[in-house]
Amino acid sequence: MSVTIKDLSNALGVSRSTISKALNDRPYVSPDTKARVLRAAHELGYQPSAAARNLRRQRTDKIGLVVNYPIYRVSDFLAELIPGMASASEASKYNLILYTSLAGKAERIKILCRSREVDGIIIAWPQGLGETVALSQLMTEEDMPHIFLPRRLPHADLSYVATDHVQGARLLTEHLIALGHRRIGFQRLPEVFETDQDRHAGYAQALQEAQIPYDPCLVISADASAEDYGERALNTFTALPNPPTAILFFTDPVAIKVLSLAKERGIRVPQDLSIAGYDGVLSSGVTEPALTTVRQPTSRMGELAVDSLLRLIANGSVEPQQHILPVELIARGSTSLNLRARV
Amino acid sequence: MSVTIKDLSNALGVSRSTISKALNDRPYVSPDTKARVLRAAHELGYQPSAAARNLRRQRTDKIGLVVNYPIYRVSDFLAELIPGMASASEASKYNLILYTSLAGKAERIKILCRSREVDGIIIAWPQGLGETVALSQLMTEEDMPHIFLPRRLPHADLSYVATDHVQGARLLTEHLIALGHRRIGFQRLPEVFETDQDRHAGYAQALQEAQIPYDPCLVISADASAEDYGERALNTFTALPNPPTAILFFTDPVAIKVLSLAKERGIRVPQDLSIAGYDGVLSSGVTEPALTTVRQPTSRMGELAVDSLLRLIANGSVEPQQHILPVELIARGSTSLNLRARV
DNA sequence: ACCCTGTCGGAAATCGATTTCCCAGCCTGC
DNA sequence: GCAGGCTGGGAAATCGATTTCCGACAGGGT
Repeated sequence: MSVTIKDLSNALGVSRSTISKALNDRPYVSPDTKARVLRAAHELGYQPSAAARNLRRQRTDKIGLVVNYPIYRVSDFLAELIPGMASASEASKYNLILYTSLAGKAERIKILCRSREVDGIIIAWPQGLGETVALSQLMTEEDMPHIFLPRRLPHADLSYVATDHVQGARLLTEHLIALGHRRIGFQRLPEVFETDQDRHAGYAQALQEAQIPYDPCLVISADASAEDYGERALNTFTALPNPPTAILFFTDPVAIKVLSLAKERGIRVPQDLSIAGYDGVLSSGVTEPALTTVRQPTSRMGELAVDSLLRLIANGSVEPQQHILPVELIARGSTSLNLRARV
Repeated sequence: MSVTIKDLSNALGVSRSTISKALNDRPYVSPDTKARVLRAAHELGYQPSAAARNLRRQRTDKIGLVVNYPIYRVSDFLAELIPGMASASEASKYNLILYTSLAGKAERIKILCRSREVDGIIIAWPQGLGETVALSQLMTEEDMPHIFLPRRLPHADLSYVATDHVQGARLLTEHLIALGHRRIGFQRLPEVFETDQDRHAGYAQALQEAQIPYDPCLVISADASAEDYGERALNTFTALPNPPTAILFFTDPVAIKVLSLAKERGIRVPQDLSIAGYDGVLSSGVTEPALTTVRQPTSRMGELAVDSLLRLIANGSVEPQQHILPVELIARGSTSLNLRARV
């Protein structure tokens, strides 16, 4: 059995309350007594029991991360997010508890809230807006501070941290326009969420500012049920009488598949067709040619989510935390000057 | 304030002990009373406080994962390991707490042990054997079950889960020998650990079985201080009077750099030179040509680590848990028949 | 009729800290 | 010299569960 505050008390002939005051920097302890307590604590290797302290303080200094694994960005997303969150929370004396089997299970979330084993929750999983609102309400009823990731939410009461998808799509489109492209294919996201609308808005804005007409034929929806997003988009676009000279795919893995598909079919990238992705996954840097993409500050997003959550925990009922982070264009070899325009 | 066992007690007119028995499936509660308690608990939304329960039970049903981020395999390793561990632990009613700032800090580990906020610890960070043993001893003194990752440890008392690096290097070497290569360059690991010796042993074994003489000129050490492992190895090997026709690099990122380096220098891969890596990172699949490599069952390793740790927790003093997992060869385009042997 | 055993449920102890409450002594100001 | 405030420290309550201990009662065997 490890050494408790009672052992310290016996060893020193000092009451438990005095010891607690000394160790927690509270007033009404003489410097002398305090020094004696601290020294004895160190010598006996005393460390307060987390459970006892949690029970009395009614908080745990832990925050929960509820995640699941979406189809894309799995590894890169988690691998960047978690270290970012962990370091930010540890810097504030908090720790991160992982929950990977709670996705979609409101009942389990409720239990988590009621057991009070965390002081706040960060929820990172893509879902419908309705569910999100219901979930938020549930947690609010249980007095559990919470933050959503990684999407913007169209609701003034919800707290979230997201990246700027309008800007992302806009940067890519402007980049291509600057390279002389005027027919730019755009693959929409398969999910029904703000992200898709934001990206589409960014694409449309860039076109409008360059006074390029918006052609619905150049915008294709990805069907969530299918696996071959990339191939279908490529087929559809190349079959057009006036096909695009550049295509924006909604995520790097899809763009990378199309890259190899294009090679098989003798379509040269970027000479015949410029291709860009989204997300900036590691693989995008080693393809031949390397992929132009947009990189989201995932690690920073994790840190910010933690900071925001801690603010909610500290202040109880401040206004919702809503943050949108800028993204970064990574221009690489898969996009180039539109040579076919010269013909 | 949330509903406690006392509220339940008042509402039902039943003592707290009876309620506890009913909820925890203990004997000496009539079926009738038990049913009443369960129903009331559900109706009032009662959920036991984790802190109170932890304090009384002297355990937390949480396990700690202490990690840091080594130079290579960062994202892929963590991204696979953590989900594997989380799902395995949650399946056993345990949760994972992350500690990312404890690496190398024995004092902090001691504090973690003494605070008893976890029931066991998985330590995943590369370090010297001396430190490892010291750390293990420290945790043993604190009665804290623990498992090391991801390396084999030459010590009968230590518990660890690792992958088979002898087999990995052997599979790669045999693969190249089967393709007709007889001069195979081997890049050793920069670290001073069993891994390097295991890999080297696997390489040597494969050569010996094929009755190919071991040539020290074909084995190069990677200096931990330098960044350009790949380039230096390539330079050294190509400068040999009788250069290798294939090279094994110790990790994919290095091999991938060499792939592009070779392209710059007009060395054709695999026609002029076969190249292989190690680790099976995602990027290795999208290079041109795709990289031959060895894939480690990282996710499985995480699950096994959790299972082993839970066994240590349950049994107190069973014998050490030592597991070595098989690896898988992924033969791809960067290795091919040795054409130069025919000359 | 009596003892013995086994079931049910309540009272109280316990886990290990923090926090509140109170008392004794000392200093200060009038 | 005395009321009032401040300081240092101890006793006890508290946080919310689990567990131990004990008493009441019912049923069965002699």
